[in-house]
Parts: sequence; C-alpha cells; structure tokens
Amino acid sequence: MTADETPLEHERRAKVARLRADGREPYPWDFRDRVPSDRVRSASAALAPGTSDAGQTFRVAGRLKAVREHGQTAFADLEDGAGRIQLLLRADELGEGPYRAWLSDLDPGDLVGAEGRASRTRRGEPSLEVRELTLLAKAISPPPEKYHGLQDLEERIRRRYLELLASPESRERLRVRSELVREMRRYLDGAGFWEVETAILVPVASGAAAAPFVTRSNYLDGEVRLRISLELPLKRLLVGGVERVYELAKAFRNEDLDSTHSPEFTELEAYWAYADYHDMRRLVEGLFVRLADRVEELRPDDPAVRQGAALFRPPFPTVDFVEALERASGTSDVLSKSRDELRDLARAVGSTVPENSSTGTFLDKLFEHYVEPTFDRITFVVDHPVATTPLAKRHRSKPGRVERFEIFAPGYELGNAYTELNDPDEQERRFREQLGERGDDTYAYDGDFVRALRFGLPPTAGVGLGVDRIVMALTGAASIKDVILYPLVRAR
RNA sequence: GGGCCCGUAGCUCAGCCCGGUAGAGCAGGCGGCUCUUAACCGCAAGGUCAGGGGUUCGAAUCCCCUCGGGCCCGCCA
Repeated sequence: MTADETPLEHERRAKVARLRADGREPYPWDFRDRVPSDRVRSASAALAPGTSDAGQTFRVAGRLKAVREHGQTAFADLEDGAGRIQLLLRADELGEGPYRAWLSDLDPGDLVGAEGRASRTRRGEPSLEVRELTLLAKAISPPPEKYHGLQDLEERIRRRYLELLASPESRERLRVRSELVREMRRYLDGAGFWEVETAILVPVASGAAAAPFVTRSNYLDGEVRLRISLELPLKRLLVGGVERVYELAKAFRNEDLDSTHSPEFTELEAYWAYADYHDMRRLVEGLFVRLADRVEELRPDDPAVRQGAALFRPPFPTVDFVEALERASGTSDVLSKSRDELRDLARAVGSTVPENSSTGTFLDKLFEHYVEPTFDRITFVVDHPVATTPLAKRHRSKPGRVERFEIFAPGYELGNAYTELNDPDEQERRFREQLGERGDDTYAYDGDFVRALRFGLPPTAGVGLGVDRIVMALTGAASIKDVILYPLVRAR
C-alpha cells in the first residue's frame, strides 16, 4: 500500500494489476458508437416483461452505480448524462468464466461500456441485456455511499466532483444555471448588444465601494488589483462609439462569504447609449420574463422553480426610496438631514458602520433597516438620494435625487441600474465630495474615467445584475453556495 | 469581529448529558443464491474518535488551546 492508500483502494489497485496481467487495459482510449442510455430505455419500454429484442444492438457508456449479484444473474445500474439504465448480466450469455471475472473485477464507481440488446425484466425494469462489457476507467477510490450520497457540506464544496458524481440533482442545478446564463446572453444578443471582456487585473478598482483583492505583477513590478465591478471600463467603450454592450463575468470583492455573498461572483452589466433608466427598466423586465419562462421550461415539475419563476413576472411594485424610508422610519424630510443627524439615526437602529462613513452609507443603512425587510416580492426601489450613488445622473425633476432603480428579491439585492452620469465636471465633483467626506470605503477615484467623460459620453442607461443571486431566486436555492461551483475555501 | 453548534471506518450515522474493551449500515474481501433494483443470507476484516495539552486509576465522552466547517449577528453602497 502506498502511504495515503486505504485498504479499499489497495484492493482496487490489485484489480487493476490483475486486469493488466490478463492483457486487459483498465484505462482504454475510446469507446465508439455509444448512444445515450435513454435510447435503450425507450426501446425497452415497448417490450413485454421478461422479453428482449434481439433485433438491435446498443452500446452505452457511463458510471457503474450499483451491482446486485444474484448467483448466475447479476444486475448493475449504469448512469450516463441521459440517466440510469439497468444492465442485465447472465452467466449463460457471457460464459461462466468471463461472468465471474467481471463481477470480481468491477466495482461501483467504475466507468464501463456495455453492448447488448434492449430487454425488460420480469418485473418490467427496462434493461440492457449485456453481451459484452468493457472497462473504460477503473475507479480506485470508492464513490460516496449509494443511498445518502455525500452529505458533508464542506466536502461537497471542496470536492465538488464527488457531489456531482453522487447526485443527479447537483448536476441538474449546474445544467439549469448554465441554461439561464445562456438565456441572458441570448436575450441581450437579440437586443443588439455586443458581449465584451474587459480587464480583471486593474491598476485602480473602481465602480463600487468595496475592498479589492490586491496582488502583484512581476511585469509592472508593482501592485495590481482585481476588479470590483465592470462599470467604468464598459462606459468608456460608449465614449468610444460602442452603443450597446454587456459583459457577463466575475467581479471580486475582498469580503466574507455568507448565504448571499461570495468574494467572487458573477455580474451581468449592460450599457445602452441614447437610453435612460425607464428604457432600462423595460429591458430588465423583458429579461426577467424570459428567464422565468426558461426556468419553468427546464423544470416544469419543480415547486421551488415554479415559485421562483412567479417572482420574476411583472408587474413589480415600485417603491420611492425617500418616501418609503420616511414612511417606515417616521422621519420627515430625510434629504435635508445632515450627515451627523443621519449617523445618529443609523446608530439608533443598531448600525455599527464606522463613525466617518459617508452620508450615502448612513442613508443606505437606514433603508436597509426600515424598508428592505418588508419586501416579499421582487421590488423596484427608485430615485435614490444623490449622496448614495456617485455614478448616477441627477434626477430630471426630483431635486436631490438620482435616476436610479435597485431591484430587490425578498432577502437580497438582485441588481442596480441608473441613467448614467455623463457630465465630466459633475462626476469629478461627486467623486471628490465622497472622498472629502470619508476615507476608505468610498469609490476609488478613477481620474482616467473623468478624462474619458470629457470626450463625451452619450446619454446612457446602465444596469448591473447579480447573476448568482438571480439563479438562486429563480431556482429557490437557499445559499449562494448552491449556485457557485467552487466557493472560496481555506487551503487545507 | 461576536455568539451558538459540528468534526467518530472510504461514505451515511449511533455512542458523548451520566468516564470503564469503539458500534451499525453502505462500499470492499470470502462463501451462497438465475429477475434484483437501498436486492437478500452467512463469515471475516476495516479506526490518529480533527490535532495538541490537561483532569482522572481510566477520556471518543469532562476542561483548555489550535485547525477546519456550519448557522445567526455585525461588516460588505
């Protein structure tokens, strides 16, 4: 036994050695002409129990899930991407010697190819009556327990492959996410948006107030950061004449992981020239309907999905940030309160944000405390105070406000959109006001972005959506870890 | 950062309160069985009880520390 080998693994390595000694390759190169297992299943369905169809030969390949030996007959479950099919092995069909050899050489977890004919057992189970069996890859380590699977949450995350191979449900979650992301792209592609990729490694992490990951470039002989949002590079593209653009990719924030936050998360940001936030709301609502339709198409019988999809169907309630906050908190004239007054109000409701936080931060804290918990459906919060949103254009008719909407699902934020601020001097002023008010959790000052605005950014609407959270809400996932394949874990 | 909880065989879990030879099922080994499907029956095997320290005649069990994880709260516009 090698140092980290368990007795089980030792046993299975011995089988590999036995196969090789026998001239049979335990890791062959290919297995041609296989069909998905559901083809066998449907061919079997037509048969009478206890019969088989000698007319057609099928070749299937997949993972061996269970072997039920029964003397001169044995049953095995083979699982592939299309599902599960039972293999029927008979000593009189395979020959006593080969039959015995197969049963002693094969273990649950092995990848095998099988050739045979469709049949149905006496009890009616669709099966493949096997004429020939080929080991395609020997599993040295045993799979998780066949009935309970892999339960330990830590193991499920650290060794995602084990969860996936043990649980069709986890593979299904992965498929649904993949299809939903594809649908987002299809929707924006169809609306004439170009998909682009902007830099992940940046000199200044801008576009949001969050702590970046800092790393080092040997080439630059200095620090670089991982982006915390996609916003500013995308808006620069509109200065350059690109009119509709989106990026669907990861952003990184140096923060804790909990049920709704992950230090690396997937964002969808889209920018649309010659449009405002009313246009953007229509675009987003159209996307939500498409996603709701798609997810119900994918999982029509899943009650959590039915509930999730229903959330994403308009009409959505609209809540005015200031009115809602004033009503819920019993405070009047929130917009004319000083930073210190707002700080005291936030303190009074238990917020422990730093003393020197910005006016916008205190307003957000108050909103979070008084209004957010009341959302029981997807809600659009609109027209935030200017101080909360340094990159948004001031409201055309409501003084002290910006043209913005924020989208909330019950329990967490899904996205954020506004008519983009395109006045370079006002942008510079707004950045500096925040910097002046407070130190480290403000938006990083991106001087080059202000310089870009001086060349003219068209009137523009932009949106940022949390892709992981949208998938959560649509599928009824309780934790972001259910929709992110590899959440950040400590090395062990 | 604070509080509570968890870590026992490859996997799923008992045992911990109230200290006294470390258990079961699955998987694996050997034997039996020609229609099972969490197959079944018999036999044998499998352990750094997360790690370290302490209390005790004796610690998986009680105490302390460390590591990893979970949940809640805080922080993260």
